[in-house]
Amino acid sequence: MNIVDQQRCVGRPREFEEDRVLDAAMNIFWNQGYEGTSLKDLCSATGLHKGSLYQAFGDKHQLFLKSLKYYMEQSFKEVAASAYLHDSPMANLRSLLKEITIKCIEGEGCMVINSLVEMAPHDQEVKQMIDQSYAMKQRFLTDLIDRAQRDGEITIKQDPDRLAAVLMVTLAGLAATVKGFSNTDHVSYVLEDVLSSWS
Amino acid sequence: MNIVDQQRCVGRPREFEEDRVLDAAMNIFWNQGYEGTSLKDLCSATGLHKGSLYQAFGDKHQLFLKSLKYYMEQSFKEVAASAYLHDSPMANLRSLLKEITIKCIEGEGCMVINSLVEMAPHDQEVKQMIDQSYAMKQRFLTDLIDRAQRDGEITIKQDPDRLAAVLMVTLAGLAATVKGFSNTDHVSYVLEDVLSSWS
DNA sequence: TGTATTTATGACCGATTGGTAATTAATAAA
DNA sequence: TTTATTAATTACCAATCGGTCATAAATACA
Repeated sequence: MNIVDQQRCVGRPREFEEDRVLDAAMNIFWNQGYEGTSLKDLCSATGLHKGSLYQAFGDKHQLFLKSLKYYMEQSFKEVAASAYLHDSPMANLRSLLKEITIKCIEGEGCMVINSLVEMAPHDQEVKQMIDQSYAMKQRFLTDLIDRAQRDGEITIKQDPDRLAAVLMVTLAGLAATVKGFSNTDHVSYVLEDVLSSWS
Repeated sequence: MNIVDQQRCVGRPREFEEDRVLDAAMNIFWNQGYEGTSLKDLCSATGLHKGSLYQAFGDKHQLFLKSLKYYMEQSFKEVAASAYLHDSPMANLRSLLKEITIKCIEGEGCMVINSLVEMAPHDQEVKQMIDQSYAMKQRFLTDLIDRAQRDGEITIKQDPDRLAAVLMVTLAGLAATVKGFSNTDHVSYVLEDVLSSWS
């Protein structure tokens, strides 16, 4: 009856940590795509046999959805912190975009954008998940931009929502573009350049 | 021996036009991706049996490369004309970007960006093709921007090459973003907004 | 020591995958 | 009319696909 300590204690115990498996699945979906990843790939990436995979996470599509959700949570956590480092909204916006750019280059793209391009038009569930995270991120940016405008750090007269839309599209473009270039120098300044054209 | 009239005239004549087949293949690759398109899909899209498909275009990968090349040629033709409508470089730039935006929304994305995201990291041939067209397009934009700057229509002091890079990334972002939204109003102003922040 | 319950494993499934090869059909040239 | 050549069609192939199921193993509880 102990609600807090409700660990699963009946039957054979699991030999894997759920998050480790999700992380492995996420990584292989991230760089091979959904169609490009077979169950065999998933098994060798996670170390689980397909039987276990199905029992624990459902079929390939469900596993993908869970991996994508995991990616969204992790990547947002990793990056959002850099929007609270400074006092000035503009400085926070800058460091946030810088951080996103770095992560994007390191990871050779973004799983959300990959999934958007590959799946969103034909997969309602993926589309919905991306829609939600997109809206949330855009609000996040709108808020920063709005405050930067009030503080006079952004002088351009333009609806913060539209400026945020510009950033969102540029970020999507960044995630797509890095997949084609070994030398990412050109692309790493793009977000800075956009920002600097606003003041 | 007639070099000009060198039509294939030995053996059974073909019952299809090569470009019609390429167009059909292009369209299905365009909206299903490479891995997401099976030979069966290609056969029903083109109306050819796989034997004929192989004989005429090689295997799936070769057919894809030819479809991508066809897409690049056609889409560039369709759009480039709008960069020569006016006298002012800025007006030409505007109408070019407007036209690209419209086509991108109509076509629910861009086959080059789709292929970049899905294939470029693991397919050297695709990557090279995209690299080339990317460089060409960027030069095209750089030239327009450079002239607009000289004419004083773009007042921002920034290397035309870097501004062109911003546009290229934004365009890539547009192509990715439209795949997730049924209502594309928000996104259709992004390129205008970027341009307007330059003057 | 059973018994119930959950997990791990691997054999197994039909369907589909990309790809080949043999056969038939249609044409031009001899 | 025969022959060479090319295209269309289809039967066929091994391999892989996503997915299921029966069985063995590991634990808690009675």
